[in-house]
Amino acid sequence: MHKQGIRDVAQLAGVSISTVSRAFTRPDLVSPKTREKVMTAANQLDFNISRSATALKSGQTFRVALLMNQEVTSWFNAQVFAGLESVLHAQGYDISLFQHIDDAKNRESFFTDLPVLRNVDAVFVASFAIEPEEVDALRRTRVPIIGINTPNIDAFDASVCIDDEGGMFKAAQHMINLGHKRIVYTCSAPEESLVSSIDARGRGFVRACTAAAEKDPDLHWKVLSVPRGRDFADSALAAVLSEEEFPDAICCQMDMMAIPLMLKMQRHGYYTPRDYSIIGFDDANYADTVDLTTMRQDPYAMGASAARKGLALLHGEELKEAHSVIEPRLILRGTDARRNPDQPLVRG
Amino acid sequence: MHKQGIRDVAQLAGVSISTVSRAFTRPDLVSPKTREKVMTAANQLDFNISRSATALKSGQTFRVALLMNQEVTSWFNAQVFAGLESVLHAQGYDISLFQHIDDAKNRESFFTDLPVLRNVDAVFVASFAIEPEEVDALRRTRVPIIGINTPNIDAFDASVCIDDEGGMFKAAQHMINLGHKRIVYTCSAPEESLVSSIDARGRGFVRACTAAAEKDPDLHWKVLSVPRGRDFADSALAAVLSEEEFPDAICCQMDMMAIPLMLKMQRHGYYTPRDYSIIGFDDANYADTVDLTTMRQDPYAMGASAARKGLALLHGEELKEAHSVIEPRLILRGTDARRNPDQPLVRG
DNA sequence: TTGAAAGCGGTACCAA
DNA sequence: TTGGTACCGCTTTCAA
Repeated sequence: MHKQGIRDVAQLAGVSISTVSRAFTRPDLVSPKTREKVMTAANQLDFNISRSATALKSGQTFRVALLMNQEVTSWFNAQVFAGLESVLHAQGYDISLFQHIDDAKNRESFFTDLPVLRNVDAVFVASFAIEPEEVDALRRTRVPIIGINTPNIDAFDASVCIDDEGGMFKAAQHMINLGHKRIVYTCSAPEESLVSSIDARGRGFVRACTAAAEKDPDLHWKVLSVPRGRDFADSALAAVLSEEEFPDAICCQMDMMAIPLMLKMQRHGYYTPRDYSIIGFDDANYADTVDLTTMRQDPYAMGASAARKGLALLHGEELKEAHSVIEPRLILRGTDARRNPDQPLVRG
Repeated sequence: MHKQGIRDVAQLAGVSISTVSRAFTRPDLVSPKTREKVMTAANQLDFNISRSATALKSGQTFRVALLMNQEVTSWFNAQVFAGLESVLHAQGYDISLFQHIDDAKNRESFFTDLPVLRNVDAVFVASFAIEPEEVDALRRTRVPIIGINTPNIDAFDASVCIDDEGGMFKAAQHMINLGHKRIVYTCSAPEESLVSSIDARGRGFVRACTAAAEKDPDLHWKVLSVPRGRDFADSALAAVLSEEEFPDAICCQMDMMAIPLMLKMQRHGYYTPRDYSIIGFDDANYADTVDLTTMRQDPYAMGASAARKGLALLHGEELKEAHSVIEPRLILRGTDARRNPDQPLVRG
C-alpha cells in the first residue's frame, strides 16, 4: 500500500484537491456534507496535511531556533525551553535547539555557517550576550531575534529579562538589614569569552554593600569568586571555610551554589540559620525542600512570554512593550535570621 | 530587498539552479571554481538551502516526535530529551515534543487526531506504556516507533529500557545484606490510567523481601504507597514517621523521593546512616551532593541510544539488537551502613 | 561538468 | 461552494 496523498483523498471523496485542502485548513468554506466525505476518505487513507508542503508554500518554516549556554538539562535552560514550547507547540512551531553556544568552537561555527539562515522564523537567545559582529550575522536571517535574560538588549527586537543586578541588591540589602556584619558573595567567575546574564548579580551585591559600608564601618564584605565548572560549589565551600573569619551571611549567585553549600557546611559544623544566614537566587529545584531563602525568578514564564513576543513579531504586529524587565521576588524561608549583636561570631 | 532564492543565486553566479543545488548538497559533483562562484553568490545574497523544500522533495520530514509523561523539565525527561537531541540535531532532525501524554485529555486527542501522521519520520515514547489500540493508532503513521523505558516492549520496533525490577531487587537485597530488619519501600501509587515504567520497581522490592523473609522470620518489610502528585515526598515522610516502628532501612522509588525524605527526616531527629539506611534510584540531581547511595541509570545515554536505533531504522537498516535492557548500577555512597544487631531500633 | 524540466504536496487565486 | 491551475524551492533524471 502506497503512501496516500491529497489527490488520492480527492479521488476517493469525489472532489477536487482544492476542496480537500480547504476541508482541512478552512473548514468553514466547505459544505458540511462535503467536508464529511473528505474527512472520511482522509481517515480511511491515513491522510494528513503535510507540514513540509504547507511550510514550503507559505514561505514560513514553522520552526524557531533557541540558542543557549551549556546544556538544556540545567534548571534554567529546561524551564525556558519548556516555557517556549508551551506556547509554540500549540501554534505548530518546532524548536530547533542549539546548545553549548558558550563553547568557542560551536559558537564560531554557528555564526559563520549560520544554519538557521532561511530556516527559522525567529531566533531566541537565552541568557548570554552576543557580540556586535554576531548580531550582524544573526540579522542576516531577517527574522525577529528575541532575548531571554540577555545582558544587553539593544541587539534584540524584543526581550524578557529579570533584573539580576536589582535582585541581588535586594538579597544583599536583606542580609544587611538583618544586622549581619561579615557578608560574602560566592560566585563562579565570569568567563572571558562570554558575558552571561548572571554576572550582573555581583554588581548588585557590591552596590548594596558599598553603600551600607559607608554608613557602617563595622560592616565588612567580600566577593569570593571561584572558577566556573563542575565542582564550583565545592570550590565555594573551600573558599568560605578558608576565610580568616567565618562570615555571618552568604549571598549566593544561584541556588545551585547555595544548596550544596548549606548542606555541606553542616558537615563542618556550621548550621543555618543558627550560625549564619544564607540567601540564594533562582528558587530552583530543592530550594523549598531545604527551606532556602532566595530570590525567585520564573524562567518558564519568561520563555512563554518571549515566545508570545516572537509570535507577535513574526505576524508583523507591534509590541506594546518590546523589552520587559521582571523583578525577582524575595522568598523568605528558613535560612535567614536576625543576627544577635551580643553573640560573638562563631569560629570553626 | 526581497528574499533571495536559489534562482537569484544561480543568476548571480551565472549558472543553473541545478548547479547551485549540487554545490550545496553534492559539492563533489561540481568543479571547484564553479562551486566557489556559487558559494560567493550565495553568501552575498544570504542564501541557504531551504529545509522545507528539501523535506518536501525528499519525502522525509526531518522531524521526530517524542511522547512523554508530565513535563520535559523533570530530571528523567530532560535527560532523555537531551540524549535524543544530541544525536538527532547533528543529523538535521528536529524534535516535536508532546508532553503530558499521561493527561487523559491530551492522550485522547493525541491518539485520535494523530497530528504526527505523515509529519514525522519516527516516534519515540518515553517511560509509559501505550494501550493496544493506541499502538494501532501509532502504527498508522508507518514510521519506526521506539520505546525508552517502556513497560511493554512488544509494541515497539526498538527499545532501550533499564531493568527497573532487577535494579530495585538489588537495592533491596543490599539493604537486606546489611542486616536491616525493618525495611520499607516508599513509592507513589501507580495511576490507573497509565502504566509507568517505574511501577516495576515495586515488584523488585517485593520479590527480594519475600525471598529473604522466608529464610529470616525477623525480617519485616512493607510498602508505603502515597498518591502521586506535587507533595508525594511529604506524604512519604508522613507515612514513614507514622509507622508503628521506625524502619531501619528505606528503599525509595526514586531519588526525588529519597532526597527530600532524608533531608526532612533530620528535622525530626533521624539521621542517616546513624539511625537508618536509605537507598534511592536514578542518581539524579543532588544525589551526589547529599551523598545518597542509589541505583544509577543514565537516561541521557538511553535517549542517545534510542535515537541511533531510530535513525538506523528509518534508513532501512537492520538492528543487531532491537531491544536493549540496561542494568542499573549500585552507587555506594554515604547513606547505607551495616546494622548493629546489638543496638535496639531507634525510636522518635 | 552542467543545464532543462518534471515533480514533491500543498495553497490560493480566479472562474464557474 | 467548488474546481482548475500556477506556483512555493528544491532534487534529480536525462541530455548535452
